[in-house]
Amino acid sequence: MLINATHQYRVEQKILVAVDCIIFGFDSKNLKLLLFRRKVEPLRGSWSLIGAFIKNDSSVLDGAKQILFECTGLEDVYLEELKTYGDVDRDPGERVISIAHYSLIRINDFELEHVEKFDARWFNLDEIPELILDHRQMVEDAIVKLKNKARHQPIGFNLLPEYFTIPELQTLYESIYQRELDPRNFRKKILSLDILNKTTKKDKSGSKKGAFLYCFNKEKFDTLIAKGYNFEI
Amino acid sequence: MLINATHQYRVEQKILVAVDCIIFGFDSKNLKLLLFRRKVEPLRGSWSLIGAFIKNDSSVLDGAKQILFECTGLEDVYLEELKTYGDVDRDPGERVISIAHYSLIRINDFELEHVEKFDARWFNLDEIPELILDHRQMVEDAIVKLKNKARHQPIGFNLLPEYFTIPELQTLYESIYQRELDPRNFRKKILSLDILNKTTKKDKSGSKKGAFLYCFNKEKFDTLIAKGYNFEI
DNA sequence: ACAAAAGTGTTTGATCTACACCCATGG
DNA sequence: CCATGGGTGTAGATCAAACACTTTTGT
Repeated sequence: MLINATHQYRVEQKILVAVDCIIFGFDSKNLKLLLFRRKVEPLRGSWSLIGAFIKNDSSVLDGAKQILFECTGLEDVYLEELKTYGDVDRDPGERVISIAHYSLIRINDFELEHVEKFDARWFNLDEIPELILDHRQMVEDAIVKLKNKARHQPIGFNLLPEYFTIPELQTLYESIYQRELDPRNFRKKILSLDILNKTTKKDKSGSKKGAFLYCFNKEKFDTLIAKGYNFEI
Repeated sequence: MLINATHQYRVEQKILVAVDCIIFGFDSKNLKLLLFRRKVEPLRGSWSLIGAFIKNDSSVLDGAKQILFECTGLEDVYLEELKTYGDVDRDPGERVISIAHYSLIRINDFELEHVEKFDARWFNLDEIPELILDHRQMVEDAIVKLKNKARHQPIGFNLLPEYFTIPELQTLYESIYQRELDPRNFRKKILSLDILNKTTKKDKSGSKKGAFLYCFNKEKFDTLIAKGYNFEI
């Protein structure tokens, strides 16, 4: 049935709509995924992405933001739509269309109390347990999207603390791309983009010599994008 | 409210879900967009994308395929999800979440009877009229996505007839990228990918000399992708 | 014979890759 | 004083961009 007129809408079928969130974090060693245990039947105890139904008075994006806030305590985090999962039988309970979103958060900002409250855990990408419904597919799709996105936009910074070292940034990109990068070439490339501010401070947690801390310079980056620069690492 | 158990679903709110289709075509000169006039009130006569509500017994993707078939007579065309438009007030009639899809079709396959039946018309991208709701935004988002996608995957072939010339292919890419390409470099690049089969036939409609017809070799392309090649034109 | 589009190669500069050593420091 | 990770430069290969003329044929 085509959309023709407002007064016809009433004869159409309404459907449950949910969002599910693929939440990535980075602990300065590995890229990680935040998973939650279902607390109730059915499938109680199974690992799953966090999700919520969309209410009539909430936009899809706000619904995703809200569930993210509820389960991590974080606002204003990187959040982007991934894909809609709309098969009729994807949820054995009832027909539910899920609009998956993925999010990149600074793992240290994440409040531990939420881990307790929601029975959540960070998993390395190569240790992801069995997930309910089509959540495993969502995760795989999100990883592919993250890899591609990271090549063209500096989203990596959303996963790092405000101040970070070049070796940390490199480790992050290595765990996203799943391959090793040459430290000299990586440093050269990232610095040539001129979107980092070097500080005079050093982080000595990783080595005795210590590595200079940098922060992301959003202004410079925005000018770069405005000029049509196709960022690629 | 979190998704916790099947038996809780019933208390959740159901919502109207629609798909809207951004249909691109190419007439060997210009990239075009297929738009439809609403036949009924309200907004009767306004230009709009074609859309349909998702039924309870149809997947989102099948819903999109079906409306595309109904309005173009075409099956098995390139169809990909674009983005969800989920603002609460985006439709003045009632709350509707729309999952926009975009499609690339061979304009010559398109049956003219459908143009009549649906009061449809092809528009050049720089002549798009005012559209209902957030359809203009959908179109803009689709154009951006098409541009990016075309850089990395050979989707252009979906817009061309089975047999096409190199200059035609170049014109297509020029109208997607909105900039001119060097004919020598373009030919060199596209042929170096080795995904085209040259025929012995010529198309003389574009010139007196005539240009050789090629067709897309999907097998070679698939091997290329399997090897992890990052196609880029 | 000429107009109009198809087709062809080379040179130059930019970018990516590979690669090896010294530096600073805490223990 | 030495083990550990941080930091630097260069040469060769590869790729992208710029660029001009010849070919074919319908009119």
